[in-house]
Amino acid sequence: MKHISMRKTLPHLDTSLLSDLPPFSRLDRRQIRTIIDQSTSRRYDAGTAIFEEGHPAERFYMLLDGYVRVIRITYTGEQITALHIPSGQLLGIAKAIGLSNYPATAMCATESIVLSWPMHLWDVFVREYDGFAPEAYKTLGNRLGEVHNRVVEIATQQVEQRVANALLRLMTQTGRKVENGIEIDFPITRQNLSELTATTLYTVSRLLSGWEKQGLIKSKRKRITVCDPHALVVLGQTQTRSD
Amino acid sequence: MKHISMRKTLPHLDTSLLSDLPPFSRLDRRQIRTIIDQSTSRRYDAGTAIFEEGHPAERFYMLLDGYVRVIRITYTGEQITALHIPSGQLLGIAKAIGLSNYPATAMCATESIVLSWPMHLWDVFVREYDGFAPEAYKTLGNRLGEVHNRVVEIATQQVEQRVANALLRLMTQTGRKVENGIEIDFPITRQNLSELTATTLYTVSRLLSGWEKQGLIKSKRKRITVCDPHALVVLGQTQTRSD
DNA sequence: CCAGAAGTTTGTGCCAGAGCAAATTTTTAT
DNA sequence: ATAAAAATTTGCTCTGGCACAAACTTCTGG
Repeated sequence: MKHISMRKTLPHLDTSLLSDLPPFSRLDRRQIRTIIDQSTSRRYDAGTAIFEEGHPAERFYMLLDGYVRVIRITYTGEQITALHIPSGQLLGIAKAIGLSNYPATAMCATESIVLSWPMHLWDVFVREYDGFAPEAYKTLGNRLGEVHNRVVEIATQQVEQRVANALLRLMTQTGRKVENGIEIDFPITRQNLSELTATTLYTVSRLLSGWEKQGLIKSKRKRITVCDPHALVVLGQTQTRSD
Repeated sequence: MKHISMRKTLPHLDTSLLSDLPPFSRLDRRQIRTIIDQSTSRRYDAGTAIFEEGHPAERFYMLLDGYVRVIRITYTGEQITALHIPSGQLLGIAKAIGLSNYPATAMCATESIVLSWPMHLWDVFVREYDGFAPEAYKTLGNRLGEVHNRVVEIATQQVEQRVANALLRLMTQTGRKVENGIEIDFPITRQNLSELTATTLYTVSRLLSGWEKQGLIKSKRKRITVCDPHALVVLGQTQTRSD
């Protein structure tokens, strides 16, 4: 049975939790202590939303552990995944870009541990803490770049290539070495993969089945292991049209 | 006949040029004078690049007049338009997001007038000028949102809807009231429109021809006038699938 | 251990829209 | 005025991959 996730302040979180993360890496122990003392920590179950599109942006977050999908929901109810956020990154930093509402929903792909601070501390962090702002904006820049790439991909590549590339990206970002390859380290369904690549779960299923028969991947329910990354790279780049 | 564009400093640019633009609107005349004196002004012909993807980000820019397309070129040589920038906005602000190279190419859609500053002044501007940084980041945020929307659109909508919506957006952003409707105020080809909507020029041509027959639009070469915006709005939202 | 839920696979039909070729119109250069 | 270049239109063909249905597999909670 799922536990009800609880919100509480954990006064004895260790400063080492943050001291290695880029936005905080230039700070001394005392500063990090202050930051942690002002934070709220919380655990979220997989499948729950940390914040939702359109809601007032009251807090900003640091993902300590887990994996978050940033999604948008269309008026027809379809979800599309804009990007993935791995642990160690800030999220919900609407204030950084002058927004007062969250522009998308942050949905936990796995169970996740998150620190958060009230948004009014944002300006304090930016002002007081050396290196915080540049790192926050760098994160933002990376995301802009990533979303840009998605546009280019969706616009120019075939479904097969997009799925292959998505798989490779997930592998690189979150892969964990296992016996016969590299496993994507969180549960992902055909449906999820289709939302990520702008196609249907049927098509994804057929592609994965095919690749599994050729030995490029192994997949159980919600789990995918890439056995032959190079073959996928080739698939992801080849224009299968004319050759 | 096209003139060769020349680069020069115009020492007598009026301070009013910048004083109404958001990044500078909180500054006094003396500050703006300083900013303008440090700037280089330049005119670009339509179809020329202000800066190119991958090149070192040596300057940042303010588009005073004209219209710029931010494009990416794929390894197969296809162009895709990531977004459009209207006059009055900053561009090439790679430094703001911690990049040392431009992440995309900025291509003038019309003849354009641009001010620019060496990138090392970025930090100075951010530090010294009240309101500059927040506005710059707001711009960035808007662009992130816009690109996000493009992903959602391309992923979920039919070609017809995408083209209709693109047309409406261009109309809103740059429309100029003319006799029988609202004209998109810069030259745009079927090819451009197809790069913007992730389809082919053939399909765009067919759609526009159809709409012209129905009286929704008027188009000459490189020019499009929207006569019946409401009908386009309807087209852009309707799922033409089942009804 | 069982029942229902959640996730996956596979077959079949079908069409939106890509791709190509070619004719036509508009613009620009000389 | 004329040629060449650029942009547009239109006809035709063909296919990637979507949609729906249905069976199957794997999990989960009680």
